[in-house]
Amino acid sequence: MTRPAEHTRNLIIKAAVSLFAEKGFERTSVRDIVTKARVNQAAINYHFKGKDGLYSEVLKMAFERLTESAGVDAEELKSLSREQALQRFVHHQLRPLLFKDEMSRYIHMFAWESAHPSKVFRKFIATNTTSYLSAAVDIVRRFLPPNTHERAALCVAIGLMGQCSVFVRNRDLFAQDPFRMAIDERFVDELTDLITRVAIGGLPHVNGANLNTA
Amino acid sequence: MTRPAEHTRNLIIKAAVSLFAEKGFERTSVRDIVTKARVNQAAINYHFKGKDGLYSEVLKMAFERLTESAGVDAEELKSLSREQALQRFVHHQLRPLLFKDEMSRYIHMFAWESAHPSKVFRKFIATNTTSYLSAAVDIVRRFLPPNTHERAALCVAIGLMGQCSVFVRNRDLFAQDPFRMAIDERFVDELTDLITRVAIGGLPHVNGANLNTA
DNA sequence: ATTCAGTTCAAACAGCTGTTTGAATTGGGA
DNA sequence: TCCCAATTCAAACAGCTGTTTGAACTGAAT
Repeated sequence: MTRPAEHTRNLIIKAAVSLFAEKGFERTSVRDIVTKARVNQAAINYHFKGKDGLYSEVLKMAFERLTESAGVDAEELKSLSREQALQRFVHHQLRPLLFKDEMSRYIHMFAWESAHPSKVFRKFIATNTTSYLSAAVDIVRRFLPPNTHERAALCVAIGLMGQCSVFVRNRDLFAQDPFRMAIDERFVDELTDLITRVAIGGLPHVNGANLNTA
Repeated sequence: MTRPAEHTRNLIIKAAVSLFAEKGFERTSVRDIVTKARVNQAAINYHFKGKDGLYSEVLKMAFERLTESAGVDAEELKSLSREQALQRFVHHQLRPLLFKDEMSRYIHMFAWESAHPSKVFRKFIATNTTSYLSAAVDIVRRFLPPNTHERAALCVAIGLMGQCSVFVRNRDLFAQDPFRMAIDERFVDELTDLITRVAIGGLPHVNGANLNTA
């Protein structure tokens, strides 16, 4: 494989990440991608054997980057107090509201997936048993009563992430007319504080007997 | 307007509600709808002047039914204790997990919209200043410190609904392999209890000074 | 210089989308 | 009975989608 090939591959992936994050997988056409990447129409099929293949690659990359990323790094989080760990996790979930770095784009992509799981994503999640949720489960566990069932902890973690992602997904809607929220760094910080406070106050009240179904 | 016209209108709306709830607006084609409704291709454009017009009609209907529905009926909720009101509201949000009645389909539709706000929905929400969220805000207010800013109460309400809708949207995903949740009435009851407990414990800890930005 | 796999490219493909057309049918009012 | 507007219908339309084609180009190895 020669150099220029690698080059256009990277161009495509970069453009794809950006567009998938912005509009989601289904609303992004291959023509959008090749235009943004300044690459030929057929390049995607040549290099990734199809739009699905490209998405698969992008998801894999995003997933790897995210799980090994600082915001949900298991070791670092364990060195923090549980309150700090939770705060950092929530903030990490909300940061995409600001559209900034690469990680934010990845989280944005997963937010779209959480809304409309695609065929590709379903397969992908099925082969990744080490779930993206495990970090969240570890964090909430530190607040839950010790006898809390694993299934209940999982649901709490899902709820926490849902609480964050609803803002990320609807960013534009809430910025609009009936709500007019000014979504800047201050807003994100305060929203982080809000969600964190509610969680800290609420999680210890989970009944350990909940959701102990097989 | 003669009788048969009204008849096919109803056939179309019924089929559309069902399909929009199941797959969302964008993933449902007009051919899907006319096939299910056993109606001619052009009927949608004749009666609703387009797919968007039909969706607009369906959203309007769903919205009216929902806001006046028992689950979020303002008066009834006020007659309950705040814990009971919250519990009922959460359960109402989670009920679509069971796919059952008409209301569940409507809530399902709004869950899709919350994920992927369509053009039609954006216009729709913009002209409905009496927001769907007001009921939720009223409920959470009863738990929040009295000096809590309106903006903060709104965010808490959004978070609460996000916490519920993440389960509704990802129903199929969580029923699948890595999670294998058996989503039956017992599960919904216990999840309702879980989310309600966390909220009851957490909401009083909201800092009244949060999110007081204009 | 020649070869040839790797890579790019413009063009076309088949399939789906929402919408429009114009003729056929319907059914109540004159 | 005739009329005529309202409604239904099969067919076609234009536009988008992801993918394929086959020729042109590239650049290192022979």
